Amino acid sequence: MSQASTPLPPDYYLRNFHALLEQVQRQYEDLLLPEERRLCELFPSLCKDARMLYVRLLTRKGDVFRSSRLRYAEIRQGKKAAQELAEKELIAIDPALQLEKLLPLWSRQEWLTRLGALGQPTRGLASLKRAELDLVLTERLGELAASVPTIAGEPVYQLLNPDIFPVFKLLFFGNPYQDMTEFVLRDLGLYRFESYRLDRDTRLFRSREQIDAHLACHTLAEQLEVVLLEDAATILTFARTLPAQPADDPILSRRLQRMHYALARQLERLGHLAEALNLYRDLSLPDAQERQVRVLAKLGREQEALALCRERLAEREDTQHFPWRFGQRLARGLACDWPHRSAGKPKVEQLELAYTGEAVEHVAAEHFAALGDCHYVENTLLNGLFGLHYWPAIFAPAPGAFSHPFQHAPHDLHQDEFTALRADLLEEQHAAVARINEKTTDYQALWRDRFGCLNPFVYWQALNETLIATALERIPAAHWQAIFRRFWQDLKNNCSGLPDLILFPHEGGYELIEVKGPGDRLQLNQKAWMEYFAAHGIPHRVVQVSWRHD
DNA sequence: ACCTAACACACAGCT
DNA sequence: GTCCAGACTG
DNA sequence: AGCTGTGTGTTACAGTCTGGA
Ligand SMILES: [Mn+2]
Ligand SMILES: [Mn+2]
Repeated sequence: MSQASTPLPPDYYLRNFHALLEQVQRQYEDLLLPEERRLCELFPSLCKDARMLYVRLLTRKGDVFRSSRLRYAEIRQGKKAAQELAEKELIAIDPALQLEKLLPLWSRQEWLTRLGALGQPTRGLASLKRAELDLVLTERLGELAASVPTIAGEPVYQLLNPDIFPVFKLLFFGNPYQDMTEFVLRDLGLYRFESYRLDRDTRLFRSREQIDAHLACHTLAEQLEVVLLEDAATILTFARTLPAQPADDPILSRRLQRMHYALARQLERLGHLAEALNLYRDLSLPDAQERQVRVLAKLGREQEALALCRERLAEREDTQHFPWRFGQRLARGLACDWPHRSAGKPKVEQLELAYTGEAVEHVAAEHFAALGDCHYVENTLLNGLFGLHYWPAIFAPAPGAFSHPFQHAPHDLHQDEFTALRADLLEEQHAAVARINEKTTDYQALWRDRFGCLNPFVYWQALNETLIATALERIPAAHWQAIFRRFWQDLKNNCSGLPDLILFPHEGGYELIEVKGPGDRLQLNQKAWMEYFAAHGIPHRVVQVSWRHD
């Protein structure tokens, strides 16, 4: 309505569905079930009204609809369209339905009218709550044993094979999160995507089993939310029904692990430590391994907890805060030796500022503005320039990296083989960091050119040409190299925790400043960056603000 | 990748 | 009336 | 008071319309 500047054609949703359908058929025809393949073949042969009505049904909630609630201006002959869909067995008109499917289609008020029309007394029903009315209706209409058209008083349509569309969406997007709104938001100009080259030959799904496993996982994830509110026995039973983790599907495996983790964590809260521990043991998620150590300690099994800490540290000794820190405490309690770690805690400056009610970062930024140019950038400036610098590599074509036009990143960004598949390009760009200070006009142009393109690193609105220029002028190449290296070390975890402010003092140079309000403290990822800054001579400080009330 | 992830902040229990 | 959640739209 | 663990709220298109409390 309000996007008058960019109107969509009246059949926009039909075009979008055709695009999805064509790609699914082209890529996955051999993995489709008979009824799925039938839809691909049948759909294009329907008349336009029928196709539009079908897509309207698909994009609405549920599978049963009152015909009176399916009036669309762009569908000229809805009745005829429905009849064609029914002939082709894509929908059923007035099918036999369970009452609970029918009840939600009418409002409280409408049901009273319906009952009246059916010659039923309605005395006293007007004051009932919806749930109570539903009970009465179930009883009364059950006794009546009338047909669906009699009860409804108008045609009712049921979408047949409602499971097909979720399969097609999964095949098209490769995940269960994205849907047809991606098309709309893009076409309205609300989302912008990089125009990378699509790889139409590499498939995201190798087998029907894999597709079904993803769909099943999605269903289980929906059940999970409900189960988490239940008691320990229910949670445990549900955990046992989860499928085994597939060895050849890291994405599905991770999703299942996260579900196991959520269940175990809830068991822990309910006091079932041993059961939680059993679940944690089978998980390789870092969070789960941390919980394992904590639960062992809570159970009084400090020796085992300590042994686990040692194990973790032996795997990756680098920056693992938790096992070292927790292990240190355990070791002290058990009078064991524990390796010393020089990681000094960053010194924290106290700063008293007048209380204004604004966010502490803004107040602090204003304070530092007296010393130079100060910006509240958090994870936007360094990440942003990282994204600009590596933009061509991130969106470079690679086997299986891009399968549809609505991606924020290549599918394999967080997988091990990402770097190997782009080795040459990355090598080149790593080397180019040495000359990053000469790239100002390039990156300003890239910023203008690609502004708004969704991606994991560049938050376009937070940057501008001046900020890009100043950052490249003030921060030396060696520092960019160090920072970018840490991003690459762990793209998933190291892209957060960057300081709130950057100050470009009048006298030159720069400084990264993390602001902490009263009662706040450094988070682990923030602490890790501070230590890294210290180790690489990158100017930084932490200021703890206290409020001065006047 | 709103079925998440990043951040600040609130509060409890500990020393 | 009034507020809120959620379905639906482009 | 300071430390630690843990939980919470906010923020992601913008807008209309409906039903129910
Ligand atoms: Mn911050
Ligand atoms: Mn901060």
